[in-house]
Amino acid sequence: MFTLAEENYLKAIFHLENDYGTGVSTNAIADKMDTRASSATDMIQKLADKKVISYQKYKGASLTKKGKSIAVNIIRKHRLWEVFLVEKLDFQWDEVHEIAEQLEHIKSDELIQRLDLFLGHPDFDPHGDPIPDKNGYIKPTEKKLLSKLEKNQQGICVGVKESSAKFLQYLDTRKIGIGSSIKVIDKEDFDQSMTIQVSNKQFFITKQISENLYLKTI
Amino acid sequence: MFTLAEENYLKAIFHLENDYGTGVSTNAIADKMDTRASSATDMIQKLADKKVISYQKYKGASLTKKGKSIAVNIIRKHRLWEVFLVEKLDFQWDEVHEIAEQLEHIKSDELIQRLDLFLGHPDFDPHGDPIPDKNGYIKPTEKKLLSKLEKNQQGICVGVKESSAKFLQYLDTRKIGIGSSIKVIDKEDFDQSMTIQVSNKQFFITKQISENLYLKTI
DNA sequence: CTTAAAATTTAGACAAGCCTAAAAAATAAA
DNA sequence: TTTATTTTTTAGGCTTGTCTAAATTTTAAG
Repeated sequence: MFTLAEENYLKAIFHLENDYGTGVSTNAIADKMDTRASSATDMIQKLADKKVISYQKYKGASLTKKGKSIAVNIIRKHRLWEVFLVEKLDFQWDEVHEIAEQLEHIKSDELIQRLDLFLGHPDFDPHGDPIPDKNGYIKPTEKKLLSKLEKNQQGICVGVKESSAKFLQYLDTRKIGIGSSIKVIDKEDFDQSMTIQVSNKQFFITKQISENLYLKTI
Repeated sequence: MFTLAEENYLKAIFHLENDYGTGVSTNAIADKMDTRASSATDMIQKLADKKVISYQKYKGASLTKKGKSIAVNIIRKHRLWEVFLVEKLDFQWDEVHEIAEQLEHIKSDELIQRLDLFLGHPDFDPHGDPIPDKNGYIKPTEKKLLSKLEKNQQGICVGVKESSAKFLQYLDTRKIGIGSSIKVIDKEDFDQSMTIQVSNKQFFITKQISENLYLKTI
């Protein structure tokens, strides 16, 4: 069985490997976990002892098959709970992250199986992230950062990369959400800023925004 | 803020005071928490420092107003989650305790408020225990242990005192549940065993059973 | 009312998970 | 390739919540 701290480290390492490729540095982990490098080293060694990561001193860490499966299961739980909070309890999409961070650690396979059924086996969470199935399989989805689109291209918003409450609230004020149709009206070469159109309104957005919105191009 | 362990001790002390009157012994707490008396003493001193129990060495502990309010809130959460598990996820009443033990520690007032609304502000949990309202008020209910009834008296089952899976499953095999009508057909003076009738079937039950079933007499 | 038994507390230790400060290794720069 | 910088690890400590063993207090028995 894994402790709360262990589970959170595994999840962090999973996300880091996903975002930046296999083999994660101690500093990157410490950063993500908002702790010190020495603490991260301690935990890395413990997780290596438990065979859920492979690790060589000074060489970074990667999840083993077992570690990955644990991490994906936590992510599955997190995302299912987020769906529950939004669909059933009427939370807004920017309010659910912290609560799901707690709920994801509830230990009961039966609970998650029933929750999944209750929610109708959803494929995506409220932020557009795919929900792994009970075997840990994550359906690959083709999605593109808005920042990669060129002038006159368009797509449907299918996800957000960053999911802080602040960013999500920014999107709310622009009426951008999962399912919104977005067209690039203009793109500035110099700073990558864009003018986009969302349901017949046009906005100016910075690179920081366009790099955090996923679209399915059409 | 209170740790998991602190919350569990507060809950234990609440239940002990409820069952056996105010002022709980160290041993009783240790017993309930399945730990050693020395560990209980440590925690008791910590809780006293935090002003959630009043305590004098060798004299036992009682919840303060603040401590009671924290304990009742945890119990409220526990019981609401049990309703959710049974009503929404179709768990059986003997399967929900352990899961609710985890869920009761999720920290979010908003969550509980919305869960309560989602469930339709239930008054009782699946074992017939009353759900405290958000101010901690517990509606007093008149209920009697089956063991207190005499021959020919009858009532409706409104709760169970013990709620172990084993006991609940025993009740299931006898088709006894919340709402069942139960009549005392015969009562043995010597060992307090009874013959009871539940929807035109008669059973023989021991004192141990009748002391754990609450009825509302009619 | 004095002694025996039971209950409770204290003392000292340990694991988990964190910290700071210092040492060691790896990487980058000169 | 030698030095400087950055990264990572080690050493030693702290807190929480537990334990055992010993000391103390309370309660019960004679």
